Amino acid sequence: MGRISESTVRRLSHYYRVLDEVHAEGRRMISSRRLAEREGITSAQVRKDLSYFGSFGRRGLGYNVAHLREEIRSILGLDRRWRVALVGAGHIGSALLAYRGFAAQGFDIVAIYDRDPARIGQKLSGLTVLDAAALPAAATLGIEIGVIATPLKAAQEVAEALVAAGVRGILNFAPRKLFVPEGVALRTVDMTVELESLSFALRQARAPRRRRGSGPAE
Amino acid sequence: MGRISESTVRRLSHYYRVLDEVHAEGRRMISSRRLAEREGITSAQVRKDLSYFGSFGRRGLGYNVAHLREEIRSILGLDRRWRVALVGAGHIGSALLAYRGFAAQGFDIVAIYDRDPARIGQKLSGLTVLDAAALPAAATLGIEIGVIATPLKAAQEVAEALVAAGVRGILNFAPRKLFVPEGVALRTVDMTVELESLSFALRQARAPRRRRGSGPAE
DNA sequence: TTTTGTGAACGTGTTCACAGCG
DNA sequence: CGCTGTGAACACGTTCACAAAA
Repeated sequence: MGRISESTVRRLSHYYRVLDEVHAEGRRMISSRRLAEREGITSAQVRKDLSYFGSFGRRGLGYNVAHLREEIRSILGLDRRWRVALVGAGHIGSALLAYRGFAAQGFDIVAIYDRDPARIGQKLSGLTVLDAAALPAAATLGIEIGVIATPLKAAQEVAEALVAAGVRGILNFAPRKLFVPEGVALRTVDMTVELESLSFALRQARAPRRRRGSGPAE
Repeated sequence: MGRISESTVRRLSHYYRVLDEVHAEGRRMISSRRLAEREGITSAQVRKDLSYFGSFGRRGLGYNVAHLREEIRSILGLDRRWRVALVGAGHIGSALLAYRGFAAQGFDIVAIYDRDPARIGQKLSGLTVLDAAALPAAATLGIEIGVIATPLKAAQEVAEALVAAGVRGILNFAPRKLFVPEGVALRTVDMTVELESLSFALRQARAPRRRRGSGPAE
């Protein structure tokens, strides 16, 4: 399969969610146009995205909802379960642990780590918080994905420990660019960037035109 | 000012963070190459991004750290404070409320809403949880940004209530595409999409080649 | 010599538009 | 006729490469 763009993969997730809903509504078929409308994109985009993986539709009819849903499920690797370790038992870590949606999509949090002695040994959502120093032993747990919900300063170090423990994918919530070896997939969720991007957009809306700020350096 | 791409704005946030660090380290000047290295991108990208807003550097010398930091701060609209309302006092909502980073960047959460009677009236991080039915009154609070941390089903409805209350920017944590009127900025943080994108990447890594799944429709 | 600022070249993702099939 | 699948056209973001300035 050729190189698939990150945007295509993200849209696939969205299609999957829409198909879930449409399936629950009892509809049997759906056209690329309808699917596109629910996502606010063009129908050509939907067809192009799907075409990278095969021909799932019937000309004149559209796509079979249940079938396409299963195809995307398999493409996204959701037809199996993934073993996830969470590092950081603070506010965000606890919130992620309590969020039922992960398990529902096939992501099982099987271990949680923290460095704070006050947190180690505590029970959170049925899991005992382990000492982050024990991260190397995560290899024996068969962890495939690591979630980093630590403070900024610890993030890079934790990423390296996770990689050393054999993790092949990392979801990072710390507001910093992490460096990981090639072959390890990294996704970052940075709420600060999102807020600042909003603030930029709002500022533009109020004061639309402005040009060449120039000004002194040094 | 011409249309600025979303990616440029996001990188600006990253530059800002790097400049903070470099500033704290006491360095006076920084070159586009150094700035780029810290973010894992090319120096041309840094210079191009900055050039959309002005000429902040000195040839042969680089950029004055403190000055560039202030310029970006102003570009991103971080030279003022923003009034934020949080809707949803569940796990994610509470975690966001407790996160000190928002206030540090100029985003003040001044109200929190929920629909659950068990939560209304509770104190969370010094704020009393208000009834979501009172959202229209948020207009009198001068709220500019709304953060949606509700369950999936309520998200679109809440978005509309926020817009009606005069909010011009929305940060959405619900895993769904929201529809908002033109002129309202929307950013979505969808952890499910990130995880599924990871799962796709890992699946690819194991079983690289595969082609044309074809198969029956209907 | 170092490093910026930027037009031009390049590459990649999106949209168009239509042939092909049901 | 309706709708998919896809090459071609297009738009847009990134990288190159170099003139200009310190």
